[in-house]
Amino acid sequence: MEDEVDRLVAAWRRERPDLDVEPLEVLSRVSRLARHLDRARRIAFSEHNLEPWEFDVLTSLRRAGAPYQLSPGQLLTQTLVTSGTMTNRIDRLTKKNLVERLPDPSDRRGVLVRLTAEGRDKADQSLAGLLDQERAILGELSRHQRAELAGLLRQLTAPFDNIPT
Amino acid sequence: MEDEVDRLVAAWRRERPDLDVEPLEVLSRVSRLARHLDRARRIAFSEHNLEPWEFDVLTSLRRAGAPYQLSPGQLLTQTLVTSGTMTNRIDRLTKKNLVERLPDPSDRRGVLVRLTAEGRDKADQSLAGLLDQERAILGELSRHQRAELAGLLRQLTAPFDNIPT
DNA sequence: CGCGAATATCTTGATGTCAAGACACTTGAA
DNA sequence: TTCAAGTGTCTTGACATCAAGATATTCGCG
Repeated sequence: MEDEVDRLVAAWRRERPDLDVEPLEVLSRVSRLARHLDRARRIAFSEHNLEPWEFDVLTSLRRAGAPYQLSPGQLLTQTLVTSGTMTNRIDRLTKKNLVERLPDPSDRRGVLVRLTAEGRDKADQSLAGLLDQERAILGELSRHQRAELAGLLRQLTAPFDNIPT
Repeated sequence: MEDEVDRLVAAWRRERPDLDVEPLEVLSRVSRLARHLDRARRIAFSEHNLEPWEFDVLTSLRRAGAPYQLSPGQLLTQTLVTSGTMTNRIDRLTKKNLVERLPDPSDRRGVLVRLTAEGRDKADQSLAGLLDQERAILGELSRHQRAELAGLLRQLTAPFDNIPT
């Protein structure tokens, strides 16, 4: 089946036959799919009164395992936002009693962000919901195709994740 | 090579061995890669005094071919933003003399957005730069792998693009 | 030990985005 | 022909994000 990127690439080949637009076949699809996923997640989470950015922070902490705490800096590398954004997110989650700030005992510049019991529940509940939604989206693909896709994407993400800016 | 999603999936398997988190292998990589691409594009475009959102709108119009005009509604489906956002974008691009608004002669509710000569130049220049950057990012992959990846991604995007919400 | 560079977090100000709804025009069915 | 429903665009208000820089603390070299 054709998608919007097929139309986009065809249009460029007509308008700019001098350019090689093949890279768009991959990377425009990645960007567009991410936006579709964002929308779908926003709608799904809104039923549980949760914003996607809240999910990202809460589940990062949940994954860390007991006692469910990370520094703001560690949260930055997991969520790919700037430090100002993370400060703001922690402020808002603190107001909602989903996380709390603790001084880092080993570095007085630092802070630790810890999940509250309520925050942990919210993380656990919403993860199951997200996985259901994602399984539906991936339904088209066979197990083998999903593995293939994951492997190819890993090759693209690994440089970003390992040679940090 | 390992990436951040490998670590994320391993953490979930440790913390929530009862859940099947395999969907994350694909879709978390898509979301994270899109964020990395956004950052890289923002940096690359800033050298030409161009924001990613400006690029998206200008190139959508450029692709349409002479006379380089589309309705705001058509631009919505190409850029995946809401109508309020598009109104705001068109306002700002108009102020910069990159596009202009014309009344739609066949529907008095409607408007056509047309690229100015300056806007067209900007679109053409920035596209070449983006393609160079994307080629570098894809450099790791063989031609065959890129085609494989594009095909798998198309299967995921096609439902979103063809069964619109 | 002492000091300059590095690190961790927060603050500030500008800006872009979204959701919801208002408004104007068009369409189609009776 | 008429009007109710549909469509296309814009307005509004709240809010999340970013870049740049401030502040406090730690680290490492001499």
